[in-house]
Amino acid sequence: MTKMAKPSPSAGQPGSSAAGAGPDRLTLRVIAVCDAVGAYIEGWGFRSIHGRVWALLAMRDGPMAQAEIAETLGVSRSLVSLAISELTQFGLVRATSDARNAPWEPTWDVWPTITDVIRSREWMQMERARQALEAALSEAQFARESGTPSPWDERRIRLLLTMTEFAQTTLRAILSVRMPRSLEAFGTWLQKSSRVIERVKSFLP
Amino acid sequence: MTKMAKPSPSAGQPGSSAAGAGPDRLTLRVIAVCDAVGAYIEGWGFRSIHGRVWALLAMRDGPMAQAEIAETLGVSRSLVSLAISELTQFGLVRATSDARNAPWEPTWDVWPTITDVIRSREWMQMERARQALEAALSEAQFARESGTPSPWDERRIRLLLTMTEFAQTTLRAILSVRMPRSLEAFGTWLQKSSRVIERVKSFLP
DNA sequence: CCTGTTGTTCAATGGCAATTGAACTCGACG
DNA sequence: CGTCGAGTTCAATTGCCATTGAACAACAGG
Repeated sequence: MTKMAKPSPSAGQPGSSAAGAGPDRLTLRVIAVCDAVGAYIEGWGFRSIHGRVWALLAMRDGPMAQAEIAETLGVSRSLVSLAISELTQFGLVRATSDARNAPWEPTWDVWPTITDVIRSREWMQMERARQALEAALSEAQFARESGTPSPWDERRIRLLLTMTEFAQTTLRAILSVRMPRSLEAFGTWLQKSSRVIERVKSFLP
Repeated sequence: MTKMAKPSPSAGQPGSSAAGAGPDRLTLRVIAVCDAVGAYIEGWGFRSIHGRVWALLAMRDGPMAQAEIAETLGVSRSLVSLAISELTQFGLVRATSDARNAPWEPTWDVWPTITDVIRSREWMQMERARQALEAALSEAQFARESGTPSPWDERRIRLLLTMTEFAQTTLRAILSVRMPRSLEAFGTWLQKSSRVIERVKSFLP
């Protein structure tokens, strides 16, 4: 492991990791934050490295070079390169037009990205489940009409379908929240949801 | 792979997978639903097998035995045993008191479990990030007061802390929603959120 | 034209978590 | 007692995914 902190090329800033010594106290705290953020955004469609890189850039007073990011986080440059290209695609990181050195800086408007991720990840999964449920439901109806006994309960399948549609309605309401304004979508959502909830409750034993 | 559908012990129900032949059309649709549900609940603190088992039990007209679950889903009995014991701990599956044969049935009241998972998983991660940010912030304040130059920006760390606290407030509001009643929590949440959003917006360039 | 710096690509690897097979426990029933 | 069905446990395996190292491309400055 050749991870010995070689002096950062951008002059000898006393705060950053200097020649022979390890990182100072503040930098250690910053790295701890990166780890926490990285651990958090796992399971939201990102990987730990995405959160660590973004958090590091977010706390920096200016743009950074990939080599310095890799050195600070203690990972390889290739991983940082991959992470940054993906973060750029997500719109969470961009390169400053000027500055050949150290061009990378974070984007602060993260809400559109979050909604995009939820849309592509959660919504599509829900939609797949809904379609599977509809197919199973019509098949169950056919089995009932043709008198074929079956261990599967058509009413329960329909209940799952109702629950899925309710979840989709909720998710659509959340996605419709453009950060500052919000009230109307939640109003209609609350109306719809109360109706559906009553329906589900009346179905249960 | 000895996965040949041996006749299920619970009599020859024409709907289920019978002696030599594979599963019928409806059962195939049901399995497709299980796969969709399993794929969906990955990334919510569960594993795919949890969703598949629960969905299968949810669509069944009555309790099932572990061996039959394993056979229908095409997995090993040990995996089903582990999944069911975990689902029982979560409160998503229970054994009927009677019936030595085929005792397993699903729980339909899933909302408490969902909130529990969110609480233990999301909240603790957020809290860890918040504490790390507070530590970094006080260290940055100390560095500023002692005149030590640093590449880290105290204002940005404070912004991240504010965003985290906002997310925690939002999550707390969602967790406070006991399924049927909901309005008040969302009201106070909307008030708080609008204030915090204004603060964040005024900070940004 | 050469050199150093910066970022990209890709095959190889390493570690972890899901899954399995087989041995084991437990209880019922004859 | 002995056997059978049902469920549990655990060591072993497998497959996958993050991560790495090294080679490669692009480009600015001297």
